[in-house]
Amino acid sequence: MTSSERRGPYICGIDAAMDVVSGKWKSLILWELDNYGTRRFGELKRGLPGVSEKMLIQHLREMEQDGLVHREVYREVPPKVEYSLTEHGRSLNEALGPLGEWGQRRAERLAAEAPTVSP
Amino acid sequence: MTSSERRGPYICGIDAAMDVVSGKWKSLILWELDNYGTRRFGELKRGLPGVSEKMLIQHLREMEQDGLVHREVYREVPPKVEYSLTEHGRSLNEALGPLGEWGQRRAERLAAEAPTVSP
DNA sequence: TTCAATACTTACCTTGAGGTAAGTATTGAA
DNA sequence: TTCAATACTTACCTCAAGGTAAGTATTGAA
Repeated sequence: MTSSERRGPYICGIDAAMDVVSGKWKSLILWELDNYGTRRFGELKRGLPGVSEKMLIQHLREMEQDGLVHREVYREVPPKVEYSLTEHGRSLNEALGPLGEWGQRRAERLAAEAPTVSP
Repeated sequence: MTSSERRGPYICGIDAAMDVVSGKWKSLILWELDNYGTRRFGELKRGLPGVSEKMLIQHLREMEQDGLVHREVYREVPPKVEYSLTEHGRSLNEALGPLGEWGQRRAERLAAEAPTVSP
């Protein structure tokens, strides 16, 4: 497995949480799954413009391993796999709430301060 | 400047917050400054075992630029520089609270599940 | 037998975050 | 004049995260 050794000894709670949420697309995957409840691989891919299949599957696998995401395979043709959040995934998303609000306020502040880029 | 182009257009609040907090030592710097109120460069360095001077100063500069950290220079010999959190830095730290608690719970859960590594 | 549709998988490459270690700047004291 | 003490600064290197693009697996329908 490429995405190996994690769950290291953590120096604080933030550290432990970051270990699980750091990764370019993870917080967005979390949001998509929380928002839609259940999403297929292809739906997630379309919902995250710019993500590569490699990174999407890699992040999903890590999140599954970390107990955040549930993976349900339907033995059909064509193949169908549904992803959803576990209880841990949902609680993580909740814990990210205040951070998201802070970021929202920051973005608004930046937009207000923004010097108009006039050529 | 090496640590350039940030403040990109964000796709959500988490994204905006992560832009500011991602960096190996940033959440720890945040914690140290929140905990002590004011810290000198050398004190921070000693408080973050393993950090390199290059990364410490780079992170501090970025956080100053992002309005999280205040830098106060005392024209003395030997030189003395004190770092502290701004209001934004303090509110970010608050917003990180729930995430830290989540991580704490996760760490406890992992410790409970941990298979004893017996040689 | 070939194709369609979906979900991966693999090999290879690029980029940037972060580390290492040595050097610079400042100036009062000895 | 040299040194001590602190806060950087710079050049160079390593490694892993992430991107690209092509290939594989599955199986019912035509």
